[in-house]
Amino acid sequence: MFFGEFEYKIDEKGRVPIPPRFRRELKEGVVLAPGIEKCINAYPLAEWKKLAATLTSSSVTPAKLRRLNRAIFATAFSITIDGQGRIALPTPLREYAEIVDEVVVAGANTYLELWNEVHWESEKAISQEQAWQIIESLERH
Amino acid sequence: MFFGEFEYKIDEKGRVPIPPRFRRELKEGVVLAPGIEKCINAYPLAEWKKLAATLTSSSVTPAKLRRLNRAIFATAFSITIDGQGRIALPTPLREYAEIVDEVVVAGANTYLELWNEVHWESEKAISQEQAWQIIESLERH
DNA sequence: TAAAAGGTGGGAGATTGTGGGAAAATGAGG
DNA sequence: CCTCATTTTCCCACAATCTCCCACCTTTTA
Repeated sequence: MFFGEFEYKIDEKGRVPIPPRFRRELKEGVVLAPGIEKCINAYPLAEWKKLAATLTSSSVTPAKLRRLNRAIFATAFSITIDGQGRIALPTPLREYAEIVDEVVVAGANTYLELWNEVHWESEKAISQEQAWQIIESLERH
Repeated sequence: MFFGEFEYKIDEKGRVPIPPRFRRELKEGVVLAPGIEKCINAYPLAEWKKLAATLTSSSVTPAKLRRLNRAIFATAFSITIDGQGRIALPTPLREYAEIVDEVVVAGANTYLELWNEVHWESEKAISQEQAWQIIESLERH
């Protein structure tokens, strides 16, 4: 389970530290994929495989399935963490999430999210606002 | 499993590097065939054989099967990767996919796709949009 | 206050992208 | 059937990049 938020610098080689408490869970491999909101999702390998299997088995037309496959596999990168507990961000994903020299690593239950620090702040504000609204509406029942 | 997207130059002899992590999977041979969306599909030999077997064993009329065979096998090329990990693109396929001097090699689970870099960008945008719609509709349950 | 742990940087060797040359194969024309 | 020109294939080379490892310094913890 992934919790909390952590801020790191990216070094000139494009490496991002993984918070130490998460390293064991990601030892077997990490899959990086673009998130719907301009960020990078980092899944433990096993978790990602489950996700991919669920998606590709959904009943859609062959043309849609090809596109789905493309979106899922072509945009994802399978990598490992180095001896220092860091991962190297592939250039396409780094550009997509607009991560330059600082990054926020945020836990999201079953996976991690990597954010440009500015985008993170605004997204967090929005998320929190909405979350409280959702909680309130739930409590009303 | 084929993952990620990689951009390469094509040299004047029409050779394309295969991303190093995929070379072992393609050591036994590669079959190139035109993709439905203006790209080239690159299958590991074994994968291709499975695909071909599936097609020819499907229950279609002999006339249709002949056409199918013609379409599939006449347009496909069986090649190998050279000592430097490159493949030479046959001219007809190269023209079909409009690949000139840059190429995007994209993973698609069981095979690779080779794209003109401009076409790839637009196709990727379409694919991702569609994928996210599907993902959101699945999450709604 | 000492020791351990974690963030950050950098060096060296290995790997890879890219170009080019020579040998082999192919095809055309005589 | 032979010869020559063109294309293809195989191999070598080099520069740039990447990966692995070591090291230092700051922060946290006992």
